[in-house]
Amino acid sequence: MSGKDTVRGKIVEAAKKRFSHFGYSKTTMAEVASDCAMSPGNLYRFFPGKLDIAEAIATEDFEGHLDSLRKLALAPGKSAPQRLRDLLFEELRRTYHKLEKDPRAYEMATVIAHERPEFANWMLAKERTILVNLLEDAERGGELRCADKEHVAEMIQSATMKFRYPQLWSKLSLPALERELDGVLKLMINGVCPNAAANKPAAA
Amino acid sequence: MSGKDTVRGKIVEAAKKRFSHFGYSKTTMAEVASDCAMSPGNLYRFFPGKLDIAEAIATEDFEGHLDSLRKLALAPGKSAPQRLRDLLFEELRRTYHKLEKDPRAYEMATVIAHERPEFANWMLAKERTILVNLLEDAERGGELRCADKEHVAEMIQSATMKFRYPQLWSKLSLPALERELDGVLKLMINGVCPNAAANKPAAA
DNA sequence: AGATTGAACGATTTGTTGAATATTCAGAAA
DNA sequence: TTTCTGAATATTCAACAAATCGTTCAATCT
Repeated sequence: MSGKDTVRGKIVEAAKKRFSHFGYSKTTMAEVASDCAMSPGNLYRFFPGKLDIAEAIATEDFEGHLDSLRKLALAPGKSAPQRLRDLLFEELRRTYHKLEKDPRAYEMATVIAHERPEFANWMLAKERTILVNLLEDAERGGELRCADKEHVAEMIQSATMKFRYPQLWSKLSLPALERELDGVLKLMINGVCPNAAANKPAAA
Repeated sequence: MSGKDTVRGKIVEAAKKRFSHFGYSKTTMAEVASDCAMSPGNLYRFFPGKLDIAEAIATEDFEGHLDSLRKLALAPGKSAPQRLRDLLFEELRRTYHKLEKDPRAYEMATVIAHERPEFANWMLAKERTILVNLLEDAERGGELRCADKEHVAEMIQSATMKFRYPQLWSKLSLPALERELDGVLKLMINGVCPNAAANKPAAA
């Protein structure tokens, strides 16, 4: 936690409770302020606006998520493909469960994504550095070798984009999504056909 | 064309003109009916509702698109990866240009996608059979060999999902999108690293 | 001074009403 | 009978008013 004893931290905690109980749009700045025993106006000494409080909450939450991704990315005793798999599965499960059993959090994510598109890019970029770390580690271990890891990481994110956007999940269950992600991963790791021997156009 | 001389065809033609001139929501059933010199009520003998007229137009249009995809998928004198690339690029360009210079058609696509989710699935399935054809042809030509082509086609679609949904394109230009699609394709065709020699877990 | 307040302001949302429009159907026309 | 009509009905939309809420800031407190 960034600091529950600071004023800013108190505000974030109060807002977190309200947002997860009643939803983002149904909680007012006045309510959050009163929970902190202060006036609405005073909130603005700590945050530019309501959305920024939500962003702070989301950032804190995402930071924790990043921690578990980092652990998975560098877990000892596992092959690089396996770690990549674990990482992307964790990502999928997190998104799925947020949608399933925490519609409030999902509302917040939606509002932020809509109002602050750069936030989604920031998250992708953060996650990408973890992917790059994984690729670098895999290269050190002799598991693979590729020139531009930043680029490869970006392409992995691009190819798995579907699993980050519940709107694209047309009613699919989590197991179904996992099977699909598994298939995409196999495609990425092995290429279209593991047994293919024929023409490989030079990688640009 | 399904038949410009049939009554149904006349309705589709009239609606197409209206929809592309003024947009789907701004054209009324009464107008379409009057263009066909008939009463509003009579439209319902040929279509269950307004949306179904839009769907008929979209279907007709998509059928044409499928034709050009089929040509690209089986174009002689080109490698399978090249044909796959051509096909997916064509798909991307079509979507992009619809968004760019044909906001009316884009409105229709949005309404249909929202109101008739199964239509999008139908389009994906149609396109998938073309991908399967391409894979089968590639196998005949000895370019690749894989067990479940239907499955591989599904995974290709999954990995390129981003390029079908403009909402995910955060302001990217067409060339930028093309570069990205190119990267994803290379990943799928060659695997994460073309030079990788190490562990390949058995494909399930 | 710096921190805090709470009333005032403007933007957004909500509720409501009337008009516009999709859809239906009893009957007319063929 | 089959095809079509057009007025009747149900739904959706747009515009306006009222209320709510995010945000600001001059005044107050410490």
